Amino acid sequence: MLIGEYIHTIDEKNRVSLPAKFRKEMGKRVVIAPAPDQCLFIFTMKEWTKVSSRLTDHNNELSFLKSDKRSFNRFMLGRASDVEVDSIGRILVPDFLKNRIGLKNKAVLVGVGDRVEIWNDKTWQEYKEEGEKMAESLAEKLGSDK
Amino acid sequence: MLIGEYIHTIDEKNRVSLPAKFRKEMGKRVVIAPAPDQCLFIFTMKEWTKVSSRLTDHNNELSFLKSDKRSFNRFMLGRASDVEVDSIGRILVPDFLKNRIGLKNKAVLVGVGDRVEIWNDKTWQEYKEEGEKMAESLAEKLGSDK
DNA sequence: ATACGAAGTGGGAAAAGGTGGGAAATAATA
DNA sequence: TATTATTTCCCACCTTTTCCCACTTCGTAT
Repeated sequence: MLIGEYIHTIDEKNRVSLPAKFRKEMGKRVVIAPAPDQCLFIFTMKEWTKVSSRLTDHNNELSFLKSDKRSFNRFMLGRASDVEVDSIGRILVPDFLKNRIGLKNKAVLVGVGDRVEIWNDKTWQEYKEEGEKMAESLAEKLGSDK
Repeated sequence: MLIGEYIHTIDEKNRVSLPAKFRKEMGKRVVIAPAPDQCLFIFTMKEWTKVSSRLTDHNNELSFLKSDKRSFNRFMLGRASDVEVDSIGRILVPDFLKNRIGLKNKAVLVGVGDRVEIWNDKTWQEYKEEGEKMAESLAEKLGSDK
């Protein structure tokens, strides 16, 4: 399971190290995709298979019939990119994805169970502080919803 | 069952000894996670499995499509950390968790049944004193309304 | 009182992780 | 085709982490 947060540098060649703890689980290839909120998702190939198949034909519906589904899939699938993990555990973040979340210099990699998220360090910091306030009420919720 | 309170030092390498009495029950690996009330939770793997399975995708739904689920998982999983217990019973508290509760020098480890909590010693002291006062009135309350 | 063992603390050496940069290979442009 | 730019691969450095050993303290038993 992918958990924890790590701050790594993204160099001028767009390389970022995956945290060593994540490497075994992530394997040799991953998919990096735009995400809701100001971040990117990194999926393992296995997870990506699951995700993409559910986005395309969930419940045997033809996904292109629903307009919001169409646009979401364009957003998510259309701009996803499968990248190879190099010999020492780094990946290349494509420019258009990097720009989307304003990545430069420091990136935060966050393990969220079955995916990893990449954040701009500043944005993550702000997001966290904001969320800290919410945390208590969220915890209440976890306690109650059985 | 994990009970009792112990004051241990957290050294400049972020190491804290688990109380000897807890070690057998806690095993070789544990998960540290942020918690409400200015403390951290240490879960046994068994307990963590229970917690995390609630959070990740079960019912064939993509967990990241719901915004509150995203934020909750970021906080619960993104800031958790699975750590190995070293050969003499110590664990490493990641910086980002240590900072969150202002840990330095002395940490209090509190057994709370199926998990252990880590507190900053000062905070714990205050919390206890406050709780002492509240306990009486709480008892009153619980006794009367019914 | 002394000896012994268990528990907690600290520090040094070895290993691993992360970063940066240069050379080779590939692609792009004129 | 020649030249330049870009990407990929590999190596080397430095910092951080991990592993191991030793010291100290405290409680217990002889």
